[in-house]
Amino acid sequence: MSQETQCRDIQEDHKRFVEPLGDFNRTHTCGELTTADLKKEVRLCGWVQFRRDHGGLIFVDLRDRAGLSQIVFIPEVAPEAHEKAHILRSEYVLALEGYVRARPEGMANPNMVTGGIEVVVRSWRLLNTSKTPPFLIEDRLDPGENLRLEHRYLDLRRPRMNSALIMRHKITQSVRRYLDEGGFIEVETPILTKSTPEGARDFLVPSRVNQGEFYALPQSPQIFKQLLMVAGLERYFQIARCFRDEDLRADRQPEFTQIDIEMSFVNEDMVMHMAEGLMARVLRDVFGKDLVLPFPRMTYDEAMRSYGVDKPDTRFDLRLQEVTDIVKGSDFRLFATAPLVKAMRVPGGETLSRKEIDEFTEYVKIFGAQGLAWIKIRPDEWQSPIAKFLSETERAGLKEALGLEVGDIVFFQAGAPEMVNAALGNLRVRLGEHLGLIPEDLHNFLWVTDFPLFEYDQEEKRWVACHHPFTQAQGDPEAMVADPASARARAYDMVLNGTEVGGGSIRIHNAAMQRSMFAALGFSPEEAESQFGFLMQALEQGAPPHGGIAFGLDRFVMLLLGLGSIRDVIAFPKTQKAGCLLTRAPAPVSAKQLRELGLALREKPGE
RNA sequence: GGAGCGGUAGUUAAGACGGUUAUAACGCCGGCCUGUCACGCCGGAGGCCGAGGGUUCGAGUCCCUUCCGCUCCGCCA
Repeated sequence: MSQETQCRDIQEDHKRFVEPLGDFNRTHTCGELTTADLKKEVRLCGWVQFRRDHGGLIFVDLRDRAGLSQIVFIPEVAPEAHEKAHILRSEYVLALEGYVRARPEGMANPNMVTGGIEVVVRSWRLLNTSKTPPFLIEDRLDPGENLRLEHRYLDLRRPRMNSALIMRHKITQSVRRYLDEGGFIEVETPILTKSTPEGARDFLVPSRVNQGEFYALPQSPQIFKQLLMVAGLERYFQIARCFRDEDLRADRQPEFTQIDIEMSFVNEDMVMHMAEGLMARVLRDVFGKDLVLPFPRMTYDEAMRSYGVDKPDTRFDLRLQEVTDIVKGSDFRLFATAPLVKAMRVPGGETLSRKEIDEFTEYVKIFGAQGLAWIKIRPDEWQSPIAKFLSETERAGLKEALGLEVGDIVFFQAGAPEMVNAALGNLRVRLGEHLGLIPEDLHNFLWVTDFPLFEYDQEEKRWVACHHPFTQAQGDPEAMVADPASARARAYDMVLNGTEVGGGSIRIHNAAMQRSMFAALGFSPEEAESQFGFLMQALEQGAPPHGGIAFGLDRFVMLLLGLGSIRDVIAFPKTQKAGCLLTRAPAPVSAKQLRELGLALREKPGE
């Protein structure tokens, strides 16, 4: 007889004990009982976490959302209840009546919140049986993620996952309270909307009524929230689902949630002030922490110069420094010819082993680096594969510029600026983690400002908007067209511990300016009109100056809970191949459905 | 589109050098047990080693193909 058969027989057999809930009304949660509740008559509901059947006494840890309570079946107290309790198995659901008493001398469990008490069962009823779960409902074990996602309802039953969703709820409610009190109006915008040419790939939904035409799911409510400003709402927010059909990452899902905010009659400082207040409110409401306001600000240029990335982790103090000029005459050809050479001094890094350095070298290759040059500053010598190429002048120059001291290691990267910054900037974070330089439990908020307005798209051979095409340029709009490379945007990102958690901008509220923006992006007037005519018409109807910001809620919650994957704060996430292992979405549809939509598949799946 | 890691009992893992009957822990089933708390003790069941093909006297182990999960690059205004 197979195990499965055995289990099924047992649980099938136990089903005859199942009773209806009836008018049973629970009085307490399993997590809340303490010695303050002694002698109380209580009614509890929950799931069997552990069963310890001594033949005589039977102990069960009963679990509900709030926690665990030990319940005990005692033959002398309730013979019937005790006799029946032998059938209890993991994850059976039950309801019980009993009384709270202190555990006998020396039997308290200091590891449990409710460890001082136990509930003596007078009577109980089995509400449902459970097949043996595919994995134990426990925090300290971690089954494979595919298994967890296939049985997500069981995975979420684990206290850690359960509480992540509860924390997410608390954060969301705190956000809602803050914004409501600040006069923001929550408005829902369409999920079925129009595809836009800029930005990420759209999810498309075919229209049955208008065959051959498609809705797009929104990448963000951007245009609608601007239209709400034109509509005179003045202050809007939405906890908005957004969709982007791009490849996934640990912190990226095809559908995700933004805290989307827009305000009229504001400048950058006003939006940032509001956003800082929001963060402070959430941290205080949910974590009892006070933030120092305002947050520090850093320009994009400074971030790229000193940290190599546009979302610097300033919890630790390693910095990149350009040394191009110092080594431009070097015998080391790579240094002499590279358009950019940057160095990162790591105090005390001289102790890094060859093996560790090799691992870092492999790491930077991910970002296109050919290798990783390094110098260990020893008392007697500079130990380095490239030491022999460095002249006395170059050594002196590096020593002075970088402030080198004995015990340091310096890493170098030379080549195209994007590669140099990406390689060293990411290596910087890796080193920070590796060397334990990052303080824990710190909420290090930072604004990054003065982003470029455009960046050049090599593939499309045109300028594209860094933020989005509705962002105002700083200063003279004419200059934006004349010199796109140096135009700056009225845009700002909020960074938390080296991760972008939000970004926004002051928008264009002038139709002519919006037209010239589209022109700068290479749209013909006709294209601009057909794609965004409705927006420009709206801007011509008394659009107020406005701006806003949007926060990635999932990522934000993940960071605040100290988790490494966005999937752990989303109830039913997708896998890296954008599938749902629970429902098996996406899935083929019937020929009839396709016919109704006027669609035909170019190839049959699987052929 | 690309790089890397992984898939062995219900679960988590060991086995990787090609060579007896594929290990362990937990879980599961049966028995015993009145103070356990990840209870304990005794006994037992449980495997197409992700799938397909190949090399070989012989494949969990080597080769090819493929599926699935994860991390990353590209991508993500």
